[in-house]
Amino acid sequence: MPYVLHESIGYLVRSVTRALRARFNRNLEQAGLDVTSDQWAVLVTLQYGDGRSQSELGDVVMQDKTAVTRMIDDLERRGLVLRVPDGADRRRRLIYLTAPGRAMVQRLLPVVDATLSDAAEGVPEADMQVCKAVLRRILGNLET
Amino acid sequence: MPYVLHESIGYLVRSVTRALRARFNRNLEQAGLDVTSDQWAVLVTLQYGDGRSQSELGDVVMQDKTAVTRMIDDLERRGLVLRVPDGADRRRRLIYLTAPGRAMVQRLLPVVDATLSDAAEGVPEADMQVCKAVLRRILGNLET
DNA sequence: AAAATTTGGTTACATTTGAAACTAAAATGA
DNA sequence: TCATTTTAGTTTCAAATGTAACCAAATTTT
Repeated sequence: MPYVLHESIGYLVRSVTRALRARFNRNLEQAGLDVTSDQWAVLVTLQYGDGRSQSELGDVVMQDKTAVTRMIDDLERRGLVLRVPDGADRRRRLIYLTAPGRAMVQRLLPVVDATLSDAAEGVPEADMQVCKAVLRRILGNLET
Repeated sequence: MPYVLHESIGYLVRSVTRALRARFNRNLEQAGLDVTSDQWAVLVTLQYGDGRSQSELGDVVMQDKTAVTRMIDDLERRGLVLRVPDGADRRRRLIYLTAPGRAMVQRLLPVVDATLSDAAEGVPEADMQVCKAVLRRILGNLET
């Protein structure tokens, strides 16, 4: 069968990624929250476990170290996170959420929820699970 | 239930998009083909139907008009496509594949196939169909 | 039919991004 | 223990990207 661009899984995941980010940004803006979707990922990760180093954060949110440095610079300037030198390893700087940072996460969560439920509307839960399983499998296949 | 970043559909599609592109670029490089994945999308679209305007191409490959201009500049410089002024509407420039352009598409197709089958290895066809249907639905939900 | 608006495409400029160089500290190893 | 290599993070510089201004041609409005 012939290759058709817009039916390929590559095209689909790319389109969904864009559309989802666009909608998320729109929702963030409407809520008056000035945070990028990458920064969001950092904040929510921190909420789950404070005191990680920048490189650990980079692994979780799939950003290289320069990008992490810049995001943390920005978040720190705005008082949402704190860089604390690691006593044990003086190269490392551990990142903590501040109280305003935690408050920000709380305000972000409903926006995320809204975005995801917009996206998933009318999709049976079982189908969504299959979809996620397939995507995880693809990810596993590709990582080497 | 708590929100877990790396289990969300947003995180998954984003990861897959990256991983897929990385693998595709690697495969292209190994095959000695100097084309970006965006250019690939343009070329394959043209093969399906020559003589489209740049803005039509942009719609299909999800790029804005400046990006299209730049890609076509590059592809034209390398002799893979041709810009032909539209007689009927003198603002428009219709893009055609050259013979080398067509040959390039033929060399690209196996690389695309290989990448996609790497990715889909071990995924039952039925599951893949469900996954694609879910992604299309999400896309529909988000476009407004 | 002239004026105003829209559309297709390009160019110029600013911002973002990424790669490589760099610093400081830790780990390895002779 | 001193030299070498690796790791964490930052900075710098070049390339890619997006935004806005722009031109020319077409379309719409009055």
